[in-house]
Amino acid sequence: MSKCEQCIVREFSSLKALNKDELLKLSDCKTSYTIKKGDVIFEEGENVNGIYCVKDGICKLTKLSPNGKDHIVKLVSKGELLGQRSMISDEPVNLSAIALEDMEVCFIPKTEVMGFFDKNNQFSMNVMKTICSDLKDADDHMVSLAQKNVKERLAETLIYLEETFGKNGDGSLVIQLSREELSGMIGTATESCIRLLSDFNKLGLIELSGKKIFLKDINKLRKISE
Amino acid sequence: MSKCEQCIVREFSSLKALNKDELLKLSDCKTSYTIKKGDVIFEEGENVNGIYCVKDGICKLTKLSPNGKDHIVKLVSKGELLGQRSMISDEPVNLSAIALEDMEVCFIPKTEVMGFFDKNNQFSMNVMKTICSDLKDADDHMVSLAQKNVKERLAETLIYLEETFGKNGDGSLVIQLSREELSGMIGTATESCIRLLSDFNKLGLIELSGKKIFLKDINKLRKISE
DNA sequence: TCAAAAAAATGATAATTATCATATAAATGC
DNA sequence: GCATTTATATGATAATTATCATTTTTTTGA
Repeated sequence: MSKCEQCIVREFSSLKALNKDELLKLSDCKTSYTIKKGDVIFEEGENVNGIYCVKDGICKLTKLSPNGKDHIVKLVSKGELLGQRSMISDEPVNLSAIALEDMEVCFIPKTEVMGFFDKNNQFSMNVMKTICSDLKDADDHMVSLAQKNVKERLAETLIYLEETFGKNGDGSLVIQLSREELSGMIGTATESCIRLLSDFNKLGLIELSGKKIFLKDINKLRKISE
Repeated sequence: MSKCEQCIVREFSSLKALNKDELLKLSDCKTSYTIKKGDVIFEEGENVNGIYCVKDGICKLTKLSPNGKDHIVKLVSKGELLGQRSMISDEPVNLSAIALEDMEVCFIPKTEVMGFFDKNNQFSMNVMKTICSDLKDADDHMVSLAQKNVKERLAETLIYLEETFGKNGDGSLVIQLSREELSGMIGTATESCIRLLSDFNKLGLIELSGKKIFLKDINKLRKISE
């Protein structure tokens, strides 16, 4: 079993507040999983009874809409925790988590986390701040969805993907979403999304090459997004 | 100065976890305000340095979109707290709070709240649960905005308003929003909203009488909203 | 009480977006 | 390697929604 004390990603999450003793306890009770691309970590409505720490890889948090489409609410990558809200609210999870790439995650049982919560003020403050930040993002996102049109939202999302997850050596977006997933993120029909990508391509704002997307004129994209 | 110990709305918020001593301290440091309909309690970007407890009345939390329209992110009524997220994140507020009716609110300085936070675990847990609930609502709302059309969102919002804020003796919605505000809640042009209300009226789903809205066939509205 | 201003309602039209059909390209499994 | 499935792309068209103009109703304040 690997030791949490030596795990680097811990430094990027609320867990950074834990001391040596707490980390030893954590190592004892955690379970490590390897998740394959496309695999479901947990599903909307499930009782998760703990949190997941993402050690490597990226996953999407989705919610099924009555129209049958999956909406991507958030993307979560290395260093982040999954299932915090549900654990604190003591409710089934509200969103499904599905791996976009092969992942490594550690599961920490609820009892353990709640123990840290009671005894380590800095830890609970960290969790709280994370959730507050999620809430702010959600509110902002809500306004975008409500007030911007599809073209603006697509431009905004492309910039978000580059700024948050970065570029490969060749300049293409690190995160590769299918057109359907991208549509499920901006809230539009897949064909509309594809059409707009083509338009952006023709206008020289982006370049498409297979699954790869290159942002060529981020300033113009930014203008469009506002 | 009125005493927090005797304030009933306290029982509906996270403040219900406070003990006698803490309530006495609270009474000493709080400031009561009367807010008139339309008045701004705080504005997006401001440093608020504390939280507001809503003693009476309802306000809207809005965010200005780049297109110049105000989007209503949430409605807040008696018993709820304002500005918690901003206080915990130690950031300016993300949303503006504007009274929809005459209100009474109490301001509690940040130093005081943070003190309760450190010493009263139940209080901080309550705050955390509230924020988690807000996050869940925001995620759900996001999916609605992204995946539902305007008609569905209007039906959903009308039901939400009746279920959350109730009906008057005559059966009309307690909460009275202008058409512009309603549009700013569902994310649409004011004219579109008005047109759909007219349609619903003609179909017998609702009844319009001046500013009053009566939901006549909530089952059909529910079907439309899905 | 009444004129002026603001809000609500409606019509005409344009722009945006979704849907369905079909074609092409890429990925997958044998 | 090749057939089959899946994803991407594009066209045609319909439905939804926004915009601008105008009318009617309601509210406001002198």
